[in-house]
Amino acid sequence: MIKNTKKRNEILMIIQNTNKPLTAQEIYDAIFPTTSINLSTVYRNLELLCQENILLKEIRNDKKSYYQMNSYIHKHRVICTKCHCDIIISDCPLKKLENAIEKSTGYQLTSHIFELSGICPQCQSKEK
Amino acid sequence: MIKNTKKRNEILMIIQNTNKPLTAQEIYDAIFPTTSINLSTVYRNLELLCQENILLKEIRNDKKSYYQMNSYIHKHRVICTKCHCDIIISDCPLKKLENAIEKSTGYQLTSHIFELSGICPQCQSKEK
DNA sequence: GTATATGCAAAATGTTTGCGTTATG
DNA sequence: CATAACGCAAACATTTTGCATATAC
Repeated sequence: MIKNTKKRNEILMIIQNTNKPLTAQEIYDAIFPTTSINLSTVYRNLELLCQENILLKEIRNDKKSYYQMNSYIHKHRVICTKCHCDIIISDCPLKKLENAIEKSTGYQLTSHIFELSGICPQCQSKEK
Repeated sequence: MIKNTKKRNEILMIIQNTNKPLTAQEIYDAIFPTTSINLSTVYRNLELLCQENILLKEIRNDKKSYYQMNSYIHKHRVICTKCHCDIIISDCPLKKLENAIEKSTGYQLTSHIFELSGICPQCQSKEK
């Protein structure tokens, strides 16, 4: 049974009020000045909230896990393989696909990870 | 300038002849009995081949990096959040999406990561 | 002959865990 | 008062790095 604790609420609050996925460390740093908290606590809560499908976790190439709300509206990124800049695709374009995949696999989908890599316009022009 | 070495070729060969993404350790284990090689060498080559867009790297929830050929034909997985079983979606359904995203972002897309989570049919029936 | 690749051992990093204590329902 | 959450320190696992040597072009 999941209990209602101040620190858990703080973690959720930070994530809800930030419009991009955050790492455990970033969440810790945001909370710590106000409320004393331990990194392990952050990790344990993030893990739990993912299991409950409240949060969505993606592991990026920097080997860090990024957490965001698992809401209907969420974002994906396109990352440049040259300069590592990124831009956000604001509407997740996968809803239709997911319906088809649910039918073909029988899985009841709860979340997904989708991330694109490519070469950004600036790096494309530099190449010429 | 990238040189043509026996060990690099071995690594590529293993990946090409395996129809699922592999970890550095798995590649090492596949090569070692035949050819002496060091894990660092495997990692360094995998990194290089990803930069060249020859390989595609995805980091999964077990915190390991999995490598596969970055070919037109590649696969994605649906993973069960309860029992962790998975199934493969054999055709990548994102081609049309990518064209649209290239137009809207200006990025020249080279690869992507796409992974779905949900509840598998077996676990769905257990829940009732 | 010079730049790249390799092996080895050690370090780095993000994350997890054991355990004693504290707080919640 | 039983179960869940927390803090702390130590452990873990994968990946990276420094440096000396070997290999490719």
